[in-house]
Amino acid sequence: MCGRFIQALELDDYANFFGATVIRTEALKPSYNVAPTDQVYGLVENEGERMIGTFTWGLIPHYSKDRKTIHINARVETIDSKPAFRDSFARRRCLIPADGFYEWERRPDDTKQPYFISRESGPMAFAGLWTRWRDPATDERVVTCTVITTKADPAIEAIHDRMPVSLNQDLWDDWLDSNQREADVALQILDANDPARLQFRPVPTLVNSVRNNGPELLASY
DNA sequence: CCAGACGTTGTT
DNA sequence: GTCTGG
DNA sequence: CCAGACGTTGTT
DNA sequence: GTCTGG
Repeated sequence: MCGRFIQALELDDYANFFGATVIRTEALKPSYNVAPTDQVYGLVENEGERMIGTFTWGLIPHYSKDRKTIHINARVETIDSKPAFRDSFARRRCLIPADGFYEWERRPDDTKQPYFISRESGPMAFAGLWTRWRDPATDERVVTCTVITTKADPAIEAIHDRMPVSLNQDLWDDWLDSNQREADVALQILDANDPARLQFRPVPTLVNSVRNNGPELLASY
């Protein structure tokens, strides 16, 4: 991971499931094929209120001079020290709802088989970071996010060696808590996460192209 | 001091 | 091969 | 993440 | 913006 995932529920469904009391976005089109640079829902906390908003997937560091430098993933192993992420890790954490994600297995013959990976029931909450960026050329403001990755769970490591961090519900409050503004606290929260059991199944290579986007991407063979 | 990097994935 | 676009 | 482009001049 | 390398 994590270069493709699903956000196909309605805004209200995500808001309810993740306990957002404030909705600060228009509804996005449900997507079975969320790709980097797409708009995605994310949850943050502000003054004790949990809100759901919209972010551009692909974090542009605040110091970046152009919008080409985007970071779709951040490795959990180094997230507290990398200049692109450490400030966001301490103070701008978010949750990114996902109904599941895709991974491509590289076969010995160099072909690629896509899989859909999900929890056994319900959506998952990717651990994410966000930041604001101002385009020096146009003064446009963009709010971007990235998905934190970790070593793959044994259940799926035959497919792929990395996967997104998905946080269990008991840690959502702590992860989003804007009073916790220390990297070591954030690391402790991630350490405490007990990963959910995952299931996977092969899906059609239709998913390879972002032009395809619908339930047919999940068809089984 | 200034210049240049600042990231991940996978592949070789 | 490498970059851009989605 | 994968797919698709990767270019210019001039003309419609 | 901030850190590292030279």
